[in-house]
Amino acid sequence: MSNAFDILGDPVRRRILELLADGQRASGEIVEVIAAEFAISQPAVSQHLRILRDSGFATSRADGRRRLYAVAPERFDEIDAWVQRFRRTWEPRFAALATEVARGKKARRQDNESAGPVDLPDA
Amino acid sequence: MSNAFDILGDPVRRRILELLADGQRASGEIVEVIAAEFAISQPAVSQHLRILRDSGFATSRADGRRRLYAVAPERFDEIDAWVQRFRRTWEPRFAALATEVARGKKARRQDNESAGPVDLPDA
DNA sequence: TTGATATATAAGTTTGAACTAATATATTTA
DNA sequence: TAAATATATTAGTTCAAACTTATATATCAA
Repeated sequence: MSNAFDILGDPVRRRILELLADGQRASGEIVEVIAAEFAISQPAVSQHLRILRDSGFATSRADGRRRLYAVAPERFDEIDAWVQRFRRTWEPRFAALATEVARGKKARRQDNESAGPVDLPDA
Repeated sequence: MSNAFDILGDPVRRRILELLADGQRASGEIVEVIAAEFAISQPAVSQHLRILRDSGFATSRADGRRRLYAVAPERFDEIDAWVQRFRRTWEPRFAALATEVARGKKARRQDNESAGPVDLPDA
């Protein structure tokens, strides 16, 4: 399965998901909005919808001759999980120190030598 | 400024940021890892580093003839903020209901007519 | 100085993802 | 049944982002 960020690395797909965040929509309704905003054709939008379905960011169900799309929230967890590691837990002043400490720990484990002193960045 | 997802929509840049998440690294160290994993040249990596700098995902400072790169965490907040709206707040069983309710509210506001009954999905 | 090292930039090429036009499929309506 | 509507798929094109090669810049070391 393709990386979540690769799927979201397209403004049209992000916009489609924003529309779906307000609730399910038919393909045609989506085409109306997207075609107007991005000046692309119905097939182009349909192809994006397919990518969103195939990648698990959206689901669709038939409703007569329409197809209703909805967000499938599961894959957003991956984004969350990945971004987590870059989250500042403390004051900005201490963020750099935290990474230095993390590196120090790692180096000690690998090299079995103690880490040198750590410079605190200026506040 | 380019959308955060557009910057992260590249596996090389994501991998570089993962390396930097463990602490600052010199360009050369990054090139070593990335060139091995993705089979690309030093200039290719350098160009990605420039994009990460220019977009505010990383900072760099000179250290002799080396350049030390570090993560700049600010832009990750945008990701967080965008993903927020897709987050399931309740049990999965009620997530679909929640969006239906949201749509109902909107429709009422716009059309000044009451929303129809809502189907609870099977648990 | 000169050569070696570390990194960035410039210029040109390649490639794949996103597009269009045409058409297929499925459903509803007359 | 045929025509109209809604959507998906196919096949081929395009273009921008990512790449390579060559070179520039800056620092260190002999």
